[in-house]
Amino acid sequence: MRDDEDMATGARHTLGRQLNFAAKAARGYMEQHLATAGSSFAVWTALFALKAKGPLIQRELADMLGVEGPTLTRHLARMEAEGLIVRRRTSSDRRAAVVDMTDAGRQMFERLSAVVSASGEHVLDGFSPEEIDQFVGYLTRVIRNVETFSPARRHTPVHS
Amino acid sequence: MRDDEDMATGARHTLGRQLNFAAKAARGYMEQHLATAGSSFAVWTALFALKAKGPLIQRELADMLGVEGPTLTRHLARMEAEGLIVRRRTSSDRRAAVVDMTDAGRQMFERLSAVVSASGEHVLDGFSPEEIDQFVGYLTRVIRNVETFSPARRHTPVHS
DNA sequence: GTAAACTACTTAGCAAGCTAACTAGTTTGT
DNA sequence: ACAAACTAGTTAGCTTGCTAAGTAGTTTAC
Repeated sequence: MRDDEDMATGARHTLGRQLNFAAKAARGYMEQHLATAGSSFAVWTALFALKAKGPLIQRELADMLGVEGPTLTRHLARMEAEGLIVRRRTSSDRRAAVVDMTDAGRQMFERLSAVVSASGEHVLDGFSPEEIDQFVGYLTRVIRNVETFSPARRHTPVHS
Repeated sequence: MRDDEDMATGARHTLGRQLNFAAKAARGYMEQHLATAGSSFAVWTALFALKAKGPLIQRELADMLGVEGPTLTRHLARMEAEGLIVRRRTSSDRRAAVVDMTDAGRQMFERLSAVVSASGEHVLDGFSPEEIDQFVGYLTRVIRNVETFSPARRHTPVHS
């Protein structure tokens, strides 16, 4: 009984640890390659999302990237200063800022795509398509589990 | 052809994204629960490693936790100030600092263990032991892939 | 035996994430 | 119609991660 508990705890701890390490390693790998092109993971993912989904307001973009508003604000401020994107207020909802790529942004996206491809993305070397699917499934289940049991992230306090 | 490439790129991107999200979610979940006990993920993992492996020098501990030296230095400084650990220089190698738990540290470890158990660790709800094994295997393969293709992290420059 | 190379830890400073609190605009309830 | 509640974005300030550079101790090569 006691042993079972310890083993279960051990397995869970190992998984948490490996999950952390794997994410850090994969992210660091990307970050390093993108740095050689004078860019960063944040810029790459933002441009990727904009390329895929077209102009977006900041809140949508933040949700897609999995970061909070203030984090995105900082990145976009820099990207705008670098001329990769523009932000404009819409007339339909004057609070919201629509983010759109510039030509320079599109060029940067192509440059970074090339870097990412050229770096080979060895992260998944040796994985079959079936394994990748299963892997994604596991990760998705973890995400859902956490969401289910977390205070469900409101942007305003739950009580008050 | 073009479609295959796009699908492969898409799958890879999805996996990277989910890996990032899952790690962030799981870590945040732990961090939140540990915060209710007035502590943090960093303290918990450090105490866990010390409990499991006994007194360690900082370099060993840093490698186990997957953080760099300076990051560990900061955490240990605070933990020492809080009386959870002690650092002493050994006579065999006077550069190295051996880190050991205090009684207060052991008490804190018990407290945090209780919090972690009580919070249920729902992260892996619905996973069979076989699935957990496979999941850990996938994560380990990703870690090894990245290590293989990265500049292999020297603590001193590779050339010169 | 000693200069060069390396290793353990610390200090300083930067990047990227977060929450709390603020401003401005929109929606809702009465 | 208008006060209350909510939402989008920003600013301020904290935490945790990193690298670069410095100090002190050890190992290696000649």
